[in-house]
Amino acid sequence: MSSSESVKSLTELVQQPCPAIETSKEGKPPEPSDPPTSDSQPTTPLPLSGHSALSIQELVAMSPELDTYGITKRVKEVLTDNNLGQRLFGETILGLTQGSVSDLLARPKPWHKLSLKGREPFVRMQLWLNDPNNVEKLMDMKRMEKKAYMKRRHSSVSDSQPCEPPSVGIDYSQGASPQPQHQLKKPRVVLAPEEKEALKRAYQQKPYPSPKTIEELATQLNLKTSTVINWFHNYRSRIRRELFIEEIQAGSQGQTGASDSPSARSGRAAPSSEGDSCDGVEAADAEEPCGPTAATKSQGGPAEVAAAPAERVEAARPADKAKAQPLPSGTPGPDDAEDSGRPRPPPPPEGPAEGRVPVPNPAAPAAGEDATTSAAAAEGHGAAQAGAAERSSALPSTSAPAHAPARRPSSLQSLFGLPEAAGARDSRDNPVRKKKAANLNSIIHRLEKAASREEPIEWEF
DNA sequence: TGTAAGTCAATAAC
DNA sequence: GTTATTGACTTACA
Repeated sequence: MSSSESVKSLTELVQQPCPAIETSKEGKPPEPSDPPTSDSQPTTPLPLSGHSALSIQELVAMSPELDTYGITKRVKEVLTDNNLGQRLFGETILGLTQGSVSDLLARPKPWHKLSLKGREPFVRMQLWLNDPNNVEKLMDMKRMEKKAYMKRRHSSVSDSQPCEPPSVGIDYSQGASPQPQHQLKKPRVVLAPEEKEALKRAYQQKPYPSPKTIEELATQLNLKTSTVINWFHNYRSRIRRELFIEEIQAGSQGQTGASDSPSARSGRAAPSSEGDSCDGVEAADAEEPCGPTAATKSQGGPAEVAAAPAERVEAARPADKAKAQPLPSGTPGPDDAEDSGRPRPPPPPEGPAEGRVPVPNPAAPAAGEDATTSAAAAEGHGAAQAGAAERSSALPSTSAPAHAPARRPSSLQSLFGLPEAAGARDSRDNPVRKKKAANLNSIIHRLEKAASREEPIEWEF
């Protein structure tokens, strides 16, 4: 019963995806003075047209599994084709800032990896895509914004009137108020390449450093501990995301048959990460599939060595590597023992393969022909992907959130208009995935074996 | 208390 | 001017 009703309101919703947003914009002059963004943020609920309309959260909860990759892809296309910017789209449709939109579009996480909140933007995007009129509306908005901007410029030029900045906010944040809030704002910390490199090395050795290690790192690099902590948080999470997109891409390639080569299209996602990402998140990881573990550690050594593969790229950059003295490869070493013994909660649920084992680089094996290494490398890769694959296949409907009630019927699907969802599903039967899953099993096996025998420190399960 | 997830916002890159 | 990157912050959770 309620279901049909909800579907009804959902349908309405689709018809007028974000009326309120628009109204809010149109109702008053398009003056972002009161960041519509931020106010739609906290209370998230999409300012839907009153009555029975479901809140975005409800929608999210009811939503069938969406193909985040497909959605973002389409959004990117639409935005590009219509020359719409991420900022406008983000602020008006998603209630997010440009940077977040960029990130979201470039590195969407798979649906099943998203929290309810994380799914929200995707549902919004889907709804937005569903109604072609929305593009028009957004374009109108763009025009209006432009008009308003011109107006402002005019009035401020011809009218050197005092009504200047007050409202429009946009670029004043910085320019207009030179040194108003007496440095309330902390200057943004920008890590030097050498510092990043050092941190990466430390990460390779210990993705989850102990407070002590962190402190040491901070001291050696002359950074605040909070900066180091933040760096590790960010790095881990970004690496995870790179993994996700790999998973997605692998999946889509496996099924759709490369025809569409998303990676190629989105241009940067894969390639950039693969190659250039020198700082790139996964470069660092990419390198040691089985990471720090097999390769690095076996050297007994110095991260210098370990850093090799991934860092290669980067190495070319900082000419003054010598200066990179900061993290004497051994840095984290000192309290290694201590750390290893630490009672740390088992990291990412995804298991060792993910948290610990950096993103594998398919090309890796080429380097060393060492059986172990290449095997490890291969495994690493498999592990990551297969891990992911397995994960998804392991969660048949689990992928749908626990709260996502027994999958809504097709009505909902049509609401969200997703052919992709189905596609995503079949990708699970995909032989490639099966293979990966099998591969993963064997990897896990081996790792466990290794774990029980030696390198207790490295292999944390 | 530590971690993950999600985001903001400054700023670098194009 | 737009997009990408990334350090910092907030929130939720175990």
